[in-house]
Amino acid sequence: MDGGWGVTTVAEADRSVIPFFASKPSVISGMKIFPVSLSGRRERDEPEESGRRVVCEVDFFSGEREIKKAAAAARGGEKSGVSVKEEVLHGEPSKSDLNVNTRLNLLTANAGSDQSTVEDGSSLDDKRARTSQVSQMQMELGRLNAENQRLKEMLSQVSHNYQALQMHLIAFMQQHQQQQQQQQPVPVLESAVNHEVGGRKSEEMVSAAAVPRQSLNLGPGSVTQEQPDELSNSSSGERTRSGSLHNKNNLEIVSKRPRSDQENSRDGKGLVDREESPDSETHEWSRSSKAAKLRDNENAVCGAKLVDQQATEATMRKARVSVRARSEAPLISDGCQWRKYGQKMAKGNPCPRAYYRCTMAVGCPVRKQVQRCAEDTTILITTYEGNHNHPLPPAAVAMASTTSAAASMLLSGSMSSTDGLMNPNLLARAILPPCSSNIATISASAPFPTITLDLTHSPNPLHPQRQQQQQQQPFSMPAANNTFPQILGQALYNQSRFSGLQLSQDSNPTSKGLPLPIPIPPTSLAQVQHTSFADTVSAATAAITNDPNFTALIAAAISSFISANNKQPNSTSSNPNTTTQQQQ
DNA sequence: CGGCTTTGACCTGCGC
DNA sequence: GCGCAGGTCAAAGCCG
Repeated sequence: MDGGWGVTTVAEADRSVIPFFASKPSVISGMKIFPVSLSGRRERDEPEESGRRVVCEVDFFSGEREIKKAAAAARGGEKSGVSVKEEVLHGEPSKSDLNVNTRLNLLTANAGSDQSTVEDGSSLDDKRARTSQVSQMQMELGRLNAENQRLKEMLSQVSHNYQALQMHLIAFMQQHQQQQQQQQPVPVLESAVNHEVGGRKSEEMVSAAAVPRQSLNLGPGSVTQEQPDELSNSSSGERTRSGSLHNKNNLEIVSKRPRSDQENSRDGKGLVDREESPDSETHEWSRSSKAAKLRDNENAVCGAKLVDQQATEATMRKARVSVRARSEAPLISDGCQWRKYGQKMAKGNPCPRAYYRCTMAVGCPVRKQVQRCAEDTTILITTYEGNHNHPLPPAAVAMASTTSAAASMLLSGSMSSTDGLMNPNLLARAILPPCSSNIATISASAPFPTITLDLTHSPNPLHPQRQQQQQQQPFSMPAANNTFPQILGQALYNQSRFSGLQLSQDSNPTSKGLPLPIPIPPTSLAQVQHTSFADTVSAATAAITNDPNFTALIAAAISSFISANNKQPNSTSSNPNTTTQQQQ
């Protein structure tokens, strides 16, 4: 006959830990430890046995030491900071009821901290050992349940915030588009340019300014000016290339731009190409530079916004997504049309590096580099840079989404870190859980931040969990504010178009309330899944960038970041299982 | 003949 | 200032 003693910890600080003791009563040394509510009452499994019951109200975080105190208090009538209640139940107390201290210490011993305090007879050792294991398992289970509950609450809140953010984002983008359409400063820009370059032929300006643009960007140094004579005296003066004089004017404007953009408009041909393509980035640079000079005279506030936007896009342009995959083919079939424009021998690699430019639209800024790995020539390293400014065929959406979303992951984190709001290490940890470190890596080193997706180690690219872990996208709302609309805009756009590849989206309760993904037609799916390697890329891309449970992904990233920052002593949120739980 | 590739030259940034 | 490496251009050649 077991006694009626109920020895219970009461989690006053955190009710979520209640499941630790809210399970079935634990039988320890012939007595039961059963759950008690916050008030100190047992919630269920009230034993029918009669006798005295001692309820020790111990703060959850006090640990076993406080339980010992409670035991001592129960024995000696002391309180010692631990509330001990003693209730007299009906019936005769059993043998085990007589030694509260023993039982409490036994609980402590079962926790593995103090075996020497166990005072019961040796005949109960085996039973104690088994009970100890059960107790530990219950403790672990309870801890996990508590963590899960806490994460669910956090996830719910983050989901709500995300939906609000998404609405703001959509509204912002719509407003932004309207502003772009309304603020096409064609005459003003043209006049400003003519004034700037001193009678420069304006036909290109007209064609440039007359075409609607998606965004108006300003070069970081667009307002800076260099002396034309200095440029004229440069080595380029000896060049015989057509348009060199023309180019000097352009250089005058864009000379302080990032190198990657300067290169695009170094010579006349490049300039003409850009200006023939209203959506081209350099074209935007050129016009933006003119607008920047106009800004100084007209609207500083608007100019500041433009500068931010420009910086965002410039950074976006620099961000790179590298894909490593085994392929015997010289190129991976990513669905886009590419034109090779150069080839170089890279240092330290016997294989040449080829440079390709997207030719699906005139002036598309997307470029890629293809090079075989020096260590393993069967591995093809394809590095993408930039975002497409044109509609993509279904087969190309995959990789485009990869570059866009991965770059957004990268940039949102890097932007945050530059503001001191996110530690790069935390970023890497949040984006890439330890279990996925062999799939994706981030290189924030100069010159360009690069995220590398290694598809060579993934025998089953459709494994959902592993890939979803790559999608964790931490971002700091204030810091990523400037970057987020543009980057996430395209990412969401691509997501909505590509989300049909998601294999399972019903398992996540957090997806409720999200906009329904737009499934792509089966024919498109067939195209995406055309070749074996395209399968790999598409599957990886689908998992990496286009999860309909985007909310959960962002939530996971945020929670990871928060948990990493909180650094709670007993916190288990940094456990990789956290992500798994949230993504389930 | 148009589009694409090849390839040498050029430009720029960076380190010394 | 110089050299190196990365990136780009464009003329020339190739191909369907």
